[in-house]
Amino acid sequence: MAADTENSAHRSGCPINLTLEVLGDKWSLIVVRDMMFGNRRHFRELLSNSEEGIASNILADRLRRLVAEEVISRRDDPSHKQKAIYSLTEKGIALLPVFAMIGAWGRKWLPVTEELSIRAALLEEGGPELWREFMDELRAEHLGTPPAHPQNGTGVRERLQSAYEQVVARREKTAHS
Amino acid sequence: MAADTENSAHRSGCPINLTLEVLGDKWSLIVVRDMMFGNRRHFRELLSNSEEGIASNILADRLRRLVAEEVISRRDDPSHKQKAIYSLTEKGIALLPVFAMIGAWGRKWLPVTEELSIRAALLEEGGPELWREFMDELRAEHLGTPPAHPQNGTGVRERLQSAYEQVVARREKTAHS
DNA sequence: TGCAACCAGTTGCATATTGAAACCATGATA
DNA sequence: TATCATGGTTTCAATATGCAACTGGTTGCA
Repeated sequence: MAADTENSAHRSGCPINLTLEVLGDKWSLIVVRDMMFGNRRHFRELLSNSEEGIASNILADRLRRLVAEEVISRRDDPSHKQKAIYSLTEKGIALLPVFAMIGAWGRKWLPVTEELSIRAALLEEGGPELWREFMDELRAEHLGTPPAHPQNGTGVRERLQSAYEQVVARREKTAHS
Repeated sequence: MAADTENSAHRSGCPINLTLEVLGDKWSLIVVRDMMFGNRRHFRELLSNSEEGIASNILADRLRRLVAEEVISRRDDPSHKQKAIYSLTEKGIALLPVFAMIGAWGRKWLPVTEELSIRAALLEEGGPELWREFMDELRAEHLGTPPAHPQNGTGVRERLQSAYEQVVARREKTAHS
């Protein structure tokens, strides 16, 4: 019989299935999303600033699993003895196109709010070129890799963020109760 | 306060989050995958021919949910009184690029088997053009839409399937215990 | 007509996961 | 010295999953 090259038992060797075994739950991708697009790197940031309100035990569990799967990594913050810094690995950064596609699908087919889907819209519009730029930026931030293609103006995340803030500002302005 | 335009309570209006609320579990995408790439249209086909071995109660629950979310639809088989036919909706067919990206990620970063990842490889190689062709084919099969761009030779699924079978055949041939 | 196989699920039950809230030990800060 | 921020853990009820047996019916065939 052909022995699995991995130690653990998988349901099948299908890439879709294996991805679901790693990320197929309601929270794992939320955590990665917040690290990637919200630049949350500490436990408390991920816990408190989350739109969806993850519970601390679930967050701790997901961080542990994602570290075990090497989608993210954990290291101590040298400036603060019990502060931990979570970073995306290359494997985690490689999820960006997946987020772009999921975001595009959700934006088209589900009842999204405008302010929370503007990032997905820009990411879809920008296409693979923008994704590469953002991934490069993420490598610099999370892996300490010097950017391969030097960035000209502001970073991608910053642009996404300010687009979000513009929508919020416009919405607040036109909202008269 | 701004009232949600939808009836149910969502964790947030973020497209990533909403997609996870619909598809964020270990089985939903497996079911859609088997309908899309394996052309399984009946309960028993999905139950028995699955690589991963889904349980019948879980399958029934997921089919119910996916129908409720309008990712798939259900109708009676006119040729057989208690046979049900499940079809992808346009919303379901629109998941193809998501599968392509997830498949590409899984293939690159997880311990996939060659025969079960050949489809993902071809789908990645073919790019958006091939995806469109396949989606067109799926529309014809699942929605009864006449193909917008007439297909020349064999269908995409058929090509993916025969590539899979070639890998299996080669593997069996070279396998001497 | 009768019978076996097929069909889409349901039911019951043990176990695993989730979610909410309180709690904790340590280290930094005033 | 007191207070607060830190990354979590603990507890317990509610929910979801997984497994196997079962149901009520239909169909094809002898």
